[in-house]
Amino acid sequence: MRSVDLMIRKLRLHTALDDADIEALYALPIRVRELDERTSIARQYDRPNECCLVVRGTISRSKIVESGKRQIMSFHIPGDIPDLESLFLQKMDHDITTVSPAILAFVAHQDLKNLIRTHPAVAQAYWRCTLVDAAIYREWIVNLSVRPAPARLAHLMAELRHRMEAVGLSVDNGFEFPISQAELGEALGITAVHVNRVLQALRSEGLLEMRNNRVTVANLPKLIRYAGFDEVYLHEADGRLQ
Amino acid sequence: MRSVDLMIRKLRLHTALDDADIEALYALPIRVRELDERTSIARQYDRPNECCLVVRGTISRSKIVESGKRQIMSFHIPGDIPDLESLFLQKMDHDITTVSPAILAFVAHQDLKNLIRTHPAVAQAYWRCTLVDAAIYREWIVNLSVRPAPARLAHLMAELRHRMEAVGLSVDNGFEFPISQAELGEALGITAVHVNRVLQALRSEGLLEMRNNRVTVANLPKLIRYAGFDEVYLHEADGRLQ
DNA sequence: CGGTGGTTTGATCAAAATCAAGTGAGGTGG
DNA sequence: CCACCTCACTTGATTTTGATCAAACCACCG
Repeated sequence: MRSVDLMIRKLRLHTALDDADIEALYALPIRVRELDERTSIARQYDRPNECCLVVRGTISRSKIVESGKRQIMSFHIPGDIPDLESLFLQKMDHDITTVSPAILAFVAHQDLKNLIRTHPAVAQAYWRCTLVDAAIYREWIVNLSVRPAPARLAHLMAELRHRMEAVGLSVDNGFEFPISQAELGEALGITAVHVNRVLQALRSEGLLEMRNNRVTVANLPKLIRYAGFDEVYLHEADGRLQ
Repeated sequence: MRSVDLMIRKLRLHTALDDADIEALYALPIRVRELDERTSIARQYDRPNECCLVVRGTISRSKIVESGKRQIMSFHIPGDIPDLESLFLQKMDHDITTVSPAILAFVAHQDLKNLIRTHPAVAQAYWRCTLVDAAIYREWIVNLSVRPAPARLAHLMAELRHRMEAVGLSVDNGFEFPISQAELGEALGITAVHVNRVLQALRSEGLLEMRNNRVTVANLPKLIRYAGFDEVYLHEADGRLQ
């Protein structure tokens, strides 16, 4: 499997790409790198000149505020381009960091800009990706603000399972998610101690388990109901119909 | 002043547009409508076939969850296109509603699609707008999650003042913001009662006042410090340099 | 002049934070 | 091979922030 295959699969879920588009995507000059866990990919105030496609591993997007607290704003999984926005926003307004060891394919901004100038369908597909990312942020806002901690965690897991499934990385409603409870807390806006208690509660309610860097959803319909998860905001395949 | 002037002014802050682009923007067929306060513009699950440009008033983007609570995810002011994402995401995943009485200019999706196909610079400018919106969502996530209620409110006001200023709608660090304390609570993830107490605290600390649908920032540098506000995420003018 | 919606104040309650002190597993060096 | 270190996880006790409940208060409006 080539590095860009997962991305193409994801793009084709919603946007029609012809052979020339696909060829151009395969022809992109990429530089593949392996990174350790907790390694910075881009830092706030950087001015990157390349984007990275996640081939393997989990990536987080986070910001550190005045009090020293860190907030994780999104997770990115294989097939995602976490820093696609840097193509048009010069200066990073947050950090992008590996959560687990990861394999990334870097593409120069200039090559991407050439690609989207000559292949409007690809441009539209990428634009749409950034719009879905934005929809995920909106749901993240809702999740942090209106749901109590257990439903909040449940919702995050329901979303991740769904996105993993879409790129074929979930089997039997389980998926790899190598993250510490402290980091989960930074994503959910709760302390590591509270994450621990919430995880126990969800496990004892038969919703999900987290062990050995793996999430296992015990009862998916129940989890979805408990979390108030509605997949509409992921906009899977709703672009096909245009 | 024409309806689209504020939008063009905003686009030109960051993207170079030539005369043909500007002409094409002015040539867009628009339908201007006035709406009362608290009127729905688009609802979750709708499939809109037009976008709206805010000419006057304040617009909110919100979602209602299973518990019945409503979360406001963004505010939009004149010059913004709050539902630009509907151009590529078929189905609305949230509601768009007027906060105050508003004047809106509606543009058909088809006309916008023609425009961006023939004018790539405009396409890029709009794409960039959606990326800045996403950056604002990210900061909103941080704000809701890591800051205590008073700093949270202060941060929202610091951001709004900044955005109002950019379109010339702020004088002497004050601006029109016709919103109830209950709605402010829905934006900040706190109750209306708590909003009231926090507003009193900020006023007595000499940071800002809210009266008669108007926010007056008493001490801007102090407010910015108190809120931990860093304008980098608004990406004003950082696209000019490309 | 009474109704209504928004604001204000006070009293009590609950979710999650904080503080503190464990346990347990993996990794390193003597 | 074992002692020790470190880091993640776990558990319990206490505190805090903001929620909830309840009752005025006030201004505008029909």
